Amino acid sequence: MTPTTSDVSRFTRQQRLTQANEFTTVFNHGLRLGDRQLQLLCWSNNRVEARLGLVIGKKYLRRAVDRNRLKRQIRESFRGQQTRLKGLDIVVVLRADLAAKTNAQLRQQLQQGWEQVVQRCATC
RNA sequence: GAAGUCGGCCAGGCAAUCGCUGGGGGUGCAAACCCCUGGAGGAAAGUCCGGACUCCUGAGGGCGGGAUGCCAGGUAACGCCUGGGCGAUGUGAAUCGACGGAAAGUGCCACAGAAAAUAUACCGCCGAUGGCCGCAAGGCACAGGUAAGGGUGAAAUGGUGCGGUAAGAGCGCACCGCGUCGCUGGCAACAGUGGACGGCAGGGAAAACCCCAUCCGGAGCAAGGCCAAAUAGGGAAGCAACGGUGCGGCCCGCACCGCUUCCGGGUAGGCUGCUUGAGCCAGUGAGUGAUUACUGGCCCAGAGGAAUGGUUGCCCACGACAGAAUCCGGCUUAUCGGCUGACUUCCACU
RNA sequence: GCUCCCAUCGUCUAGUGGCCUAGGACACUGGCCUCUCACGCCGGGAACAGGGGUUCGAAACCCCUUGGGAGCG
Repeated sequence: MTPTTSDVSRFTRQQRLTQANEFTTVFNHGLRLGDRQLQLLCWSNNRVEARLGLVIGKKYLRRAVDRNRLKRQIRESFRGQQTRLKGLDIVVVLRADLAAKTNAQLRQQLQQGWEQVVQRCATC
């Protein structure tokens, strides 16, 4: 099938965590990674594709514009790296105020996060 | 040309490429995929007002409570807007104003001061009249008169002048101010007044209670409706009757409960409500204007842990505040700038 | 999203327009006491979230803004 090549860079609704119980399982069992500002929780989901969930509270980013920008950057970065993260549910939790960072800085930070996930979850 | 006032509009653009999503179409049993097309704002914000919509009973009566507050108009409605009046600021264009009532009543006004609202008299002024002394001018003390001056305070019962007087005082008069009535203009607020009357009818504060006029039932899309795992807490009919609970603060009013019999309901979750609307654009008519009538055209986000984005290149004025969540009308607050119209003042030239 | 509430020294609070130049407790700090610390005693610093308005006068009354908190599935 020719369209499968484009699947690499897609990010559909099936690749999102939408249900509350899906979030709680990742929170309860997931492997906690990431740095002080962005926490990454990973858990195997017994699926082919990787799935992403976001927890971006108002506590650290007060303005909706900043929250939207961060979420878009996370999704875009996830979209580029999802082939390396197959079979994992990942929840990204905001822990610090990142409004001052540029998009390029955020992408770099997220890239480090994904590398960490790939290394630690390669065995499990 | 410079300085300024008010109003309207815009909110980086173009291209390439990789994505997300609503609608329409196509292929396919389906899952999916492809094509076309749409995809944040002037404030989307604060939730400060007003509505629509939904449920509570179809929202009813009274009390209480709340809101508004110069006049007229506009509107579905408003605390909004327009026009006008009055006051304040500015040379001016203009801007700003919680702008009803204190002789309906109650309460408050610290300190100071005689007195803070029925007025009153600390220092003063006078002591004409009455008393005493003196021939007299005059002097003495008291009764008393007075509110001009001083002093206090945020605030002290019109102002100036003349007359008047023992000293004074709207006590009298003139002018100014004020009030009531009349007249004129105006729908009205209000304005004017060579008119008449009143000596002034009496401080502030109603963002103290309050009075007057007008308006308001309560909750909110997490409203509400439908389908429905796990689990038992539910529903309908009949009977009895007191208290309790609920609707929004209370009363009236209305609804529900306890027992018996019968049988089906509902949380997680999903679907819906969900975007065609007091809509937008253009023209013509009415109106000073807000606005409105008619005609023609257009469809302009609808997500759901939540789309509207990423990267690159070029251009320029080098990009502010900021992200829809049921929907509209306003207000308020934040905001780099750009374009444009009307008007004002000053300078120069013709 | 909707509906509400609150804001006073570092912390917890009192304060019903004038007695407020804002009181108290704990904490902080200086001195005395003690061989030293603690306790105790005497003193000191320290606040009305911000901006406007009403008023002679505002922490209080009114409006706007900012910040914090609660409830509703």
